Amino acid sequence: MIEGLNPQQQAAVTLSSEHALVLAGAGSGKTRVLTTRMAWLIQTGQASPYSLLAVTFTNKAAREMLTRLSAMLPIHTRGLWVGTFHGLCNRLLRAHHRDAGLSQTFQILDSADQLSAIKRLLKNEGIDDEKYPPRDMQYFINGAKEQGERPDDMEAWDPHRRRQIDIYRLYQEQCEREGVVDFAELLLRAYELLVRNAPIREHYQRRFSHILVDEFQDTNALQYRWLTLLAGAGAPIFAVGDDDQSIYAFRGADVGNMKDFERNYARGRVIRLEQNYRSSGHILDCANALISNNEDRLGKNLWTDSGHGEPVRIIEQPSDQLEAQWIVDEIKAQIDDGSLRQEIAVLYRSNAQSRMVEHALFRAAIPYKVYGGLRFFERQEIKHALAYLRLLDNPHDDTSWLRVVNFPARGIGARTLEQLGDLAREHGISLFRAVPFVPGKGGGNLAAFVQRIQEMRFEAQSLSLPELIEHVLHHSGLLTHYLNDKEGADRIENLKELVNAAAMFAAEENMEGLPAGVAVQMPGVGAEPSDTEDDPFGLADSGLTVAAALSPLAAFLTHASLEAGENQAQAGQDAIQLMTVHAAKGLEFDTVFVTGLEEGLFPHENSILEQGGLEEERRLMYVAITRARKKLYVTLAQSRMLHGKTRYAMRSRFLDELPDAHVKWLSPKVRQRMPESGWHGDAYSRPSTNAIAPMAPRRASSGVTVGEQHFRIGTGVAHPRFGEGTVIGLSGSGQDAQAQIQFRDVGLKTLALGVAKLTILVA
DNA sequence: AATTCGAGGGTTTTT
DNA sequence: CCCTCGAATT
Repeated sequence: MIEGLNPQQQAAVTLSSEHALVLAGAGSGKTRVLTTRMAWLIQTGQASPYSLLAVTFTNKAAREMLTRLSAMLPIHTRGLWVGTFHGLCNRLLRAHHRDAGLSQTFQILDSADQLSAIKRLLKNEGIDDEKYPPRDMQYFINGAKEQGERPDDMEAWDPHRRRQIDIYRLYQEQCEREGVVDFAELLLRAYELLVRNAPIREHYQRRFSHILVDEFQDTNALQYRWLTLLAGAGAPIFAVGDDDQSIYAFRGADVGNMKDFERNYARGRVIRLEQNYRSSGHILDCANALISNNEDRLGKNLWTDSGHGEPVRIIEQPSDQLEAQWIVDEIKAQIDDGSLRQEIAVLYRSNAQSRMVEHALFRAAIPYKVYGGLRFFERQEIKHALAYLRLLDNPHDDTSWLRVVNFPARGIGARTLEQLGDLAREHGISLFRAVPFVPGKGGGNLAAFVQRIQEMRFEAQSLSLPELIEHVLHHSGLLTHYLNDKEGADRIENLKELVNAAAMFAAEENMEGLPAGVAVQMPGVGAEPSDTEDDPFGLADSGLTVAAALSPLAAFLTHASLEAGENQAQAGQDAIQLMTVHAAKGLEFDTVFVTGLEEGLFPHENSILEQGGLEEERRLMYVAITRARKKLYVTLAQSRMLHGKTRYAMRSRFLDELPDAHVKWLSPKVRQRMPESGWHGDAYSRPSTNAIAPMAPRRASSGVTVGEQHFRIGTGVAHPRFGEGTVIGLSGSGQDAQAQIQFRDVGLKTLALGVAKLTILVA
């Protein structure tokens, strides 16, 4: 008997060693179950700590798991195989870099690095970036890799796709040449390594006795294959997830993995965690009712024994500005009642919505924190510093080279670099190696830069990691550059913070005092028993060899790429929390405001046309609702400033899916949401409808005549492609007139009346 | 080499 | 409307 667990949690923790799926609803204690199971497996002697493989998506979740585990068991967490997909794959690839066909010090490209690598490639190859936009190519390449596809596996059904595949191939060749690996590549390479190399595959299949996966609904095709491959015939997979919280389809996550896993692996061994320990009854009932509108579910109903609590409050305001103001007034009142600021969150569908709320909070002098900005390791000055450090590790990293070769400016212009690039391509070598071939003054400046790098490389050998970074900041000229920049003060602070971060990192890795540029020999290979902290690969008696540990510098660079760090810690701790609904997943607050519940915004208009898009939006709303512990407010605005113009939208269909018994409208709620009859057109009914803002353009009441047709707000129309809809906004006149039309099936569209082929249904 | 101007694009995002 | 990126300008 494990203390404090309910029967379902208990059952999940103590499941037999077979594949199983745990459907863990929001707030049902999923992380607790996962970590308790790990502890249980260890304590009952079914597994050694080092034979467990636990996978998460974020570093934060991995840390959380380790923290809880070490609180339950007196073990060191150092050599445990607990981490993110990317982190664990990185570990495999470093250990077996030779077998994976990589240099030991391969660098990891983050998304921004990858994008600039693609841009550079397109430029070098003279490819039209209008026809093949770098962003699209990045999406194409990552999408392919996440499906486990190499260029040769891909079918070219048309010339455009053929070219895309070519670009993918060229990109891959460039990465190989430069010794860099992007995020998707980490996974694919590790997967291919295991597929192709039987001794290594069998070794790890033998080694891992249990595999545990968190947030299973977020896995993509490749991650799923990776897991089942590693599990082999012996290791059971304990998959925990919630199909109702699957909100990352747009980046490759496939909920289908859950169904497939249930059918082919778990085979009915499914445990549902439905008791919710977070939210009060009315909130849960709203969440349940909403999500029950989705067809495609494994099925689950949350309940609580902690009482109904307060009803969900809904309020409609005339404009986004007033919406924000109302929220801030309510926040003020709650703070006066003793609520903590960090226990209040304002959630929105898209980042653009934060501005209005920020504005109102600022005016009210209430501290707030916006999540989702630039992260520490993504800042320009940090990226520059890291680029210098990477060059010390691998001077053939052209991405890093180009980033800093003329930053700070040292007289190396575009012309020289073009020349250098041509030479490098001609000889098939890196930019670094091509330097001696460049004639003239440009060649001189380049040579000086190379010498500077070489000097720093040499000096690195006798310095500790933080010392080295400090040294590089000085000798690269970065520090001087930002000192001379009148806007550079913050950047200098961040660079100092980088030195701190390195010191902390070195301390945690027990590397202080060691020279940063020299590899540390990993003890244990060949002598120790296989399940120890010193030999996390368990290779001692396997006959396999593992590469020596990375130098502290290389390890730090890896850390920097794999963990971009906190979102800026602005304001104090005690601040109102502002974030997108996506960013709020996994978090909880006493009070939550979910904003902008309007058709076209939430659900977002782009999602309506996508396959399964509406259901994903609904899951998003479900996530939003289930973030609240005690108080939940849902707000909407009749008009909203978007892309420079005011838009008018109808209230979100999701509001009509919340049961009356559990909500309380603080503003009048109108019966019908969808205009079934001509009530829209009646000017006198406007103040009482939810659909039309009182400040709709004046000309709207008189309407617009285009050709034979007269349009006014409320006019029912039909479009050959979009189907039936209602005019909810008008602007311009004559042939230039535009109408905003709310279509029944495809959402809000703005159409030019002179162009669109509309039929008037209801005048 | 630094600054300024204009075009384009704006859903969600971790590693 | 507001931000980013690249090109044109001085």
